[in-house]
Amino acid sequence: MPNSSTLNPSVRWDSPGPGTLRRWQALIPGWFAAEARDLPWRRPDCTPWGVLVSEIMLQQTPVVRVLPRWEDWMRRWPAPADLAAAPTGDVLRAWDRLGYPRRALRLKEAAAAITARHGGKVPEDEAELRALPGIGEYTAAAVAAFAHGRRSTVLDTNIRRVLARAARGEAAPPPALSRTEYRWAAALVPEDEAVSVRWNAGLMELGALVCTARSPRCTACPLAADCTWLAAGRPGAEAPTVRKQTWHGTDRQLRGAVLAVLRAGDAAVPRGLLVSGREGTASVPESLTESQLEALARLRRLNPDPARMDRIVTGLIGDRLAQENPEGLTLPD
DNA sequence: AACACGGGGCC
DNA sequence: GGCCCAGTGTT
Repeated sequence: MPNSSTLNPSVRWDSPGPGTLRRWQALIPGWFAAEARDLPWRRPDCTPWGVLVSEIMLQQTPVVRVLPRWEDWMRRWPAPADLAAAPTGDVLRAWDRLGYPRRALRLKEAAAAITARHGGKVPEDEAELRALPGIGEYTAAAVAAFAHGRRSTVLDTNIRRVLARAARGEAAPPPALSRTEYRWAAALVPEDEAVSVRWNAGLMELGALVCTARSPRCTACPLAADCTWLAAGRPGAEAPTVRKQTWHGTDRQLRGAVLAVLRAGDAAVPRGLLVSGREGTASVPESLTESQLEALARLRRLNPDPARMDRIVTGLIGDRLAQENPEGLTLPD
């Protein structure tokens, strides 16, 4: 059964009363200080660059999968200038299977911009952060808070869910973040800067560890006594079924398979493959090995529609290759 | 506002 | 097999 926010788009944006809010503003930061996971990007010696890298990697990606990639990444490219100077092929390989590899390409672009425009230092200002490739509203707020200790309104899927439940009694926030929801959440952030950072971090951690989407552990929640959703009997705990993008048989699935082949290359050779989406292209400085060509040929045989395979491969190994390598790339049949 | 974009793990 | 995960950029 769909929850009420699905049935009725007009959500009540009631704020908790002053007393309740004041209590939460003490409970959440306190809970974070006591219960937070010891993650490397939260250590005091972590640089703003390290925090930025973690935020990009954590977009749509669980912490456990990010941890090893982050460690390798920071060892290899400890400062923005290091990544900016790295070959794109190395960058994509180090990204490994984190998913959404365009994030890696944008992170390299952001590193270049930080090096060129900001003297190699990660900006503190949200608008300046927001201007970097791959950094949107969430990441700008998160870096301002967690890298620089600034007060900001961090709104990710975790925080939106915790606030929706505790303050409004909804099982889940509306599908899209509106300006109304943003302003509503911004009004809850504690005024004190240091407290605000732990407020943001604490709500996020609460959503990740306790107030989870699937099976919330309300008995472990510091807000249990005040939670509107829990008091109402956790209505809508059964997740409403939303329409999902199909996967099997789509171009996207095939693109993933081709990308896996491209990632597998080890020998660095002169010029470039191109990885492209509808947003444009970026070069990957390496060429194909024999085994990669064989793997692509295998994919081509498995795929009943050769034209589709061509479209995918041409999308990934695109036009710019023709400029850089006039002979182009010939795939075996 | 709706889509496209990876990949893996969980129920 | 569908959902979820520290979202962003394009249409």
